[in-house]
Amino acid sequence: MTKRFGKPGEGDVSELVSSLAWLEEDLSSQDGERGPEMGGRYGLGPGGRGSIELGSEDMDQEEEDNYNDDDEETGMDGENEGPKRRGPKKKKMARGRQERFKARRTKANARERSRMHGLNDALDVLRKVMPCASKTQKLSKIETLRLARNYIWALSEVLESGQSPESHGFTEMLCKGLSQPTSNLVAGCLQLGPSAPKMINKLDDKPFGGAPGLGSGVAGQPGGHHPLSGHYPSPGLPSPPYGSLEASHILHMKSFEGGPYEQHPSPNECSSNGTPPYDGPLTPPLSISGNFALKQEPSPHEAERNYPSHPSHYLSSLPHYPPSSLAGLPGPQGERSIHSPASGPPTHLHIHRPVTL
DNA sequence: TAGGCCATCTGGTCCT
DNA sequence: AGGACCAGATGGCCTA
Repeated sequence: MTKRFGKPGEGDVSELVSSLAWLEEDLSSQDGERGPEMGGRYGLGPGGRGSIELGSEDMDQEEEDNYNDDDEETGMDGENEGPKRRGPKKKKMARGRQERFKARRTKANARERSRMHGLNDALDVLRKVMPCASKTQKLSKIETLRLARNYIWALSEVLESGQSPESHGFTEMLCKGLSQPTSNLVAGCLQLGPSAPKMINKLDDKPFGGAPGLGSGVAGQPGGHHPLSGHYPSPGLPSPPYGSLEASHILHMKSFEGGPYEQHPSPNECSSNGTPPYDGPLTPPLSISGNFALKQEPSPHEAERNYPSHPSHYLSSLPHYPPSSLAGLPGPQGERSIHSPASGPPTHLHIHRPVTL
């Protein structure tokens, strides 16, 4: 049995109340023992870590005053034995204070949950604007961040040097430092020719950020499969866990070829492969002011608004700056070699002109 | 079954 | 005092 909060962060107070009610009910039904489903969630946390151990809500009120007594010294308490606690003895907590602490802790937990949900929502938004947004299999957090970093880097290259988003260099930049499955995903989203696998393998030379290398599996990609069929893996590939792909994002990048920041139709129309149109939460307007940044973090509910789903959409309204005006962007660690994708993405990307996309 | 990823709890620290 | 942020710990779920 797995218990989860329905939608934490939605109704803070009511959630808190229901959570507490659930906790009480569950604890009483388990006779003070942590059920296996408690696990780390809503559980009482690792016992004996903190200096104040109040997580034990199953503690009898009558025992509160004896809390922290003998069994602490021996470290043995029957079935609840744990590592012997070191350090100074904890101070007893008055009952009132303990209850206040408990309430505060519960509130803090709810806030923390909410905060993490906000963070995850932001990551979801980020996933949606990645060139390989997949409806069936979402990128992990770390891969999302890596891909986002690479994407920003690659887009800056497009803006700066007019490099085609279909070029190998663009793909290299996107795949730099990504895990094997994510690289496969990216490669599948991009229209790679038969030579692409080799090219990707070369990226294994200098993976940055401690990410796993890119090499081994991709090389098995047979040339016959067109990645834009919308489904990976192709026969012979190590099977990435990704299913149907949404290649529309990268297709939109083609609008660069038809002219600078050419207006294109809705991103959802670009799946020429029968892939269902992207219907996820849409993205709020982006603003470039020193970096790429979301103007405003949408609340979970705001995610339902009708934002265009891809940055390239905003590029259509971007004032046209000749690529040369972006020359001199700093490289990685402040001195990026702009035309050397293998050197890795910049750690600091400065776009000095404030541009509203 | 191991490993990756994730959600949650928790206590510490900093800030208002 | 209380909130935000952070990192460590823990256990569940899933996949190879």
